Amino acid sequence: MGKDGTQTKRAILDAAEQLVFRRGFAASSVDDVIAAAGVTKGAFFHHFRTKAELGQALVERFARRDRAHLERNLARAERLAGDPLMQLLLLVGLFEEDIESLGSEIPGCLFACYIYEAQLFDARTLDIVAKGLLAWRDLLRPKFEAAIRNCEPQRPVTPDELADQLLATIEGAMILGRSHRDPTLLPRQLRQYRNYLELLFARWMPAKAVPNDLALADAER
Amino acid sequence: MGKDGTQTKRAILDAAEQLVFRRGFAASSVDDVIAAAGVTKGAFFHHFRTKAELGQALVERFARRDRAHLERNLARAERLAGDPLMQLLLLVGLFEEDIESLGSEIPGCLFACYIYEAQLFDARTLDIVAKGLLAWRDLLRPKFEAAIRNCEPQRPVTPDELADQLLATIEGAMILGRSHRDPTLLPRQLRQYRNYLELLFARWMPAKAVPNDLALADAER
DNA sequence: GTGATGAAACAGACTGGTTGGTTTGGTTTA
DNA sequence: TAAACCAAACCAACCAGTCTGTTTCATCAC
Repeated sequence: MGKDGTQTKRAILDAAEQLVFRRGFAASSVDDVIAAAGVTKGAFFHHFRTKAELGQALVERFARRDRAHLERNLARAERLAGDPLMQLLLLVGLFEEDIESLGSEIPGCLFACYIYEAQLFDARTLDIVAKGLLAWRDLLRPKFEAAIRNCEPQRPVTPDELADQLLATIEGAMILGRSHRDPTLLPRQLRQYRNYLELLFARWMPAKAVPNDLALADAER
Repeated sequence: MGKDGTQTKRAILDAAEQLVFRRGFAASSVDDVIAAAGVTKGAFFHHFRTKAELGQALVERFARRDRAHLERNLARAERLAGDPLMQLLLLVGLFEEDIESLGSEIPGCLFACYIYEAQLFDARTLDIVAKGLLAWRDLLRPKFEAAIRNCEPQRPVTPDELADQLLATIEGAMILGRSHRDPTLLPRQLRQYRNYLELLFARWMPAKAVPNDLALADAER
């Protein structure tokens, strides 16, 4: 066991996150959390003054990881391609890979969980959620701006709309995938989003220059 | 007041639905529900044997209304246009109108609420949720099949994928719209979906035949 | 028309268990 | 010594659900 309590704290956060994904925050009692984490009540309230504080710490950690994941894949895409549009298409492809590598597990989003129980949380916690969702706009905006600048899209669109659409696709497809217990639903919806980007920016290059099938494996080198 | 209990029952269901939209099912106690509905505990447990029974009745009613709403707009679209693809584009446009007419209110989806608290509900209730979400596939499948048959799409797609995409767009955009308190986000995402359908089936007719802007007002006549 | 009857529609006090959270008092480890 | 725990008793508030009535109203004999 960790001497400095970070392991205990992480065990509590991990257990709580899993519980919240499955039954929501309200129905995940402190007793449930400590039982799942294998710690005592004393330990819990040593690390978190209230359950609300756990809720905030939970979504803060999730927001940090979510942003890091997006930044990491964006950096990868930037290394693999020079053109902003190519980078975006690649980014979505990398997401598809990530999700497919999870096997039959369907990822969840703590932001969405909190939105559906919004009244339980204070303004500070909900602000973390909102900022976490807006981070996608902020990080993708320059790319979409460049793509729109480089090639007039077939339909009038804004960068924020396209960024929101990626996030909305993920959120919506996670809900459907969970209900139908179909792990392929989310990556297939991401594929639809990629299709849209390709068709929207179709005039970007002459015919063959945008390959129908993005050769991710090749680009990897 | 109605002598038969239908009014009371509806008041309970209405109040419960609003509460569940705002704070989820677990956090909506029976006491909260009866307070919001303005009825007593006796009345509540006269109409519902348990809270779980309320949960089931709630989602049953929602599924019935959701399906009816989809069927109604689909019938409208069928009356206004003959071609299946046109009908689909029109359907999405009608949804946009519906949502814009709500003003600053952002609609919620009980299906999504339940998915995010899935462990609280029994298999029968979750089955109603799953069937309610699958109804979109069932009702839209013939249209997408016809559209794909009539015009080879620019990318390989299945009817179910396109039906799921509409639903996922709505679900995801409702989450984002709620977080950012932006009632325009959902209709604008529906617009993106419509863009995708238009570009995907672009070869449907020569150039000018698919108007960039669907003249809904004209079609209304 | 009147009054008895029975069933559904409530009203609201009550109960036993659970909730988030506290407290106390100790043990382990850098 | 101080921080990181553990164990368990304890609390007031709240929870779903029960219980014992009371009101309302259609039905039907008279």
